[in-house]
Amino acid sequence: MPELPEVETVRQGLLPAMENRRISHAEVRRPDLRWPFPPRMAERLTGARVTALGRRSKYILASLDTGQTLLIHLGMSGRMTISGDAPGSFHRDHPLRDKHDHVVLTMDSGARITFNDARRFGAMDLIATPAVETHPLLAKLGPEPLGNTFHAGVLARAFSGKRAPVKSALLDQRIVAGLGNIYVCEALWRAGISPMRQAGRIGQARLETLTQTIRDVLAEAIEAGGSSLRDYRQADGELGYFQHRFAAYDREGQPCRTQDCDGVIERIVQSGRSTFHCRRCQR
DNA sequence: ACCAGCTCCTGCTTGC
DNA sequence: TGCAAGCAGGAGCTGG
Repeated sequence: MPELPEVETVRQGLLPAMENRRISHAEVRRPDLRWPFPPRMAERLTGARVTALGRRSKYILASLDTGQTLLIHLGMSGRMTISGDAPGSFHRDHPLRDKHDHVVLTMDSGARITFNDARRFGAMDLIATPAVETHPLLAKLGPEPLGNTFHAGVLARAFSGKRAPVKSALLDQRIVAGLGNIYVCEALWRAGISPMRQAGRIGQARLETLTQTIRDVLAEAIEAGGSSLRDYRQADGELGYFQHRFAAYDREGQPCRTQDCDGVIERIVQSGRSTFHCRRCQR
């Protein structure tokens, strides 16, 4: 499911169709996803103009001229795609509805934005804009990994004394926001750090390296339009391409790509999640 | 406080 | 074109 690069790619794809556009019609086709939708969501969205389309961690935030902000989370299988009579449309010739099309926003341009989520782990909420930062889903998030407030000192402080494996620590959204299973595996491989290593036992120099590999892998993935494994699509329906550049994730049994390393990528399970790593060059 | 495991849901892949 | 088990990118909750 969508991690930070996928959500950012979707946001960028939605931007021309949504920003400074008015929602002329909102259709909400079921009462809930992971949680119930906020009361009267369709009515509250209808007529609102989207003044900005932002992102925090894996959440898309649409600021509305009604003083509210629409929070969108794609969960594991959520898609936001554009269709209808608009540039960048997805399936312009196949406007048929899917049974997992849960919310459809029709913009004043004629573009339709469809939220499709087979597994329904996604979520939407409407928040008074001044209260966005204190929303329960956002309040405890750590720094944005591509922002200025993320640096090795942040990791050093957060990891200090931590006995949990660094893999688990990086998945903790309170430490750094937006990483998921794929990009944690990739960043640790690039940094040459074992996913099993206790977070509190990584030296300063290696934390500097890790900070940089996290930034690099996320930026490259955004550049490639994200990673499409199963459900993920960009807003225009295109696949992402970063999966072709995975060095660790989903490469069990394949040769490690580190220069001069003759190791093999192994799959282990940590906290119930697959981890892919090379035990020879990740220490 | 910390951490591992379970859970929500559907659908795809794998093994019989 | 059968069936059941296992697995999947998130993240809140429970209980040790």
